Amino acid sequence: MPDSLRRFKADIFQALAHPTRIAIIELLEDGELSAGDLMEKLGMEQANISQHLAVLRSKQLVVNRKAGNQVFYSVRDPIINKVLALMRRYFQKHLKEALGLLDEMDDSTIPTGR
Amino acid sequence: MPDSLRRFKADIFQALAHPTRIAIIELLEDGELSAGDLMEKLGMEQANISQHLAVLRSKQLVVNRKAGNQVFYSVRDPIINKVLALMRRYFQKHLKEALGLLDEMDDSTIPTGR
DNA sequence: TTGGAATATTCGATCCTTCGCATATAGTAT
DNA sequence: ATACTATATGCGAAGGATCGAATATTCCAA
Repeated sequence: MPDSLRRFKADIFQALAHPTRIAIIELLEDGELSAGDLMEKLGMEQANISQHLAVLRSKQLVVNRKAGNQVFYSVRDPIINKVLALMRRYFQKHLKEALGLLDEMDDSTIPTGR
Repeated sequence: MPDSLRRFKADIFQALAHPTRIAIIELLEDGELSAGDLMEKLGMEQANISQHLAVLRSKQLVVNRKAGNQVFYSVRDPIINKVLALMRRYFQKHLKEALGLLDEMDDSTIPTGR
């Protein structure tokens, strides 16, 4: 396989390699949301969300639709959702080891007993 | 979903977000290979391969088995292969746009007509 | 136990990413 | 035109990733 294809894949993984961008994709799984909706649901700086959306746009993982004042985003291809679904399975399967990899877990997570 | 889980996923995507590491995972799809095998097949510096393997190990995407002098690597969970298989489908589906995203393509790639 | 082969680690230079802040653009309404 | 809301972009600082060169470790063989 040519290196250019690997770079293409690596770029897409790179685009997914940030917690905020994963959150965005997951929020968009149920349908489109405006940039403002995402900002509100994620509770982050407006510029920050917009920058992350720019990353996702630049790799064409999301598409946007302008409606008046607002810009609505949605995931371009459900394959990306499938990838995230696989990651969820992967996480469940390796929960114990995953816990070891994480620095901290918050309250909503299954307790480890330690 | 707690942020820690998103960080976990993001870390795994980050581990996959490099052409050399994608190449390693793909080479390992057919079975285990030694670090030296990978080095030879990829034609890269020994230290470089070893560093990339360290990244994959640290996220537990690969496991290793020592046999005398050598260390044999394999993909820990076939889910990761499924993820890469999905990415192949994604690439095929969006080949035209993907071409636009790539800076350059090498000879072995399907010609674009331009 | 000395040497050689296979692999891993450390170091430092360079580049890439991320963030907040400030500013710019675009659309809508008055 | 002016003002207001929604979104995007430019900038610079701080931290993270990547590479080659050098060095360390581990295992086996003589």
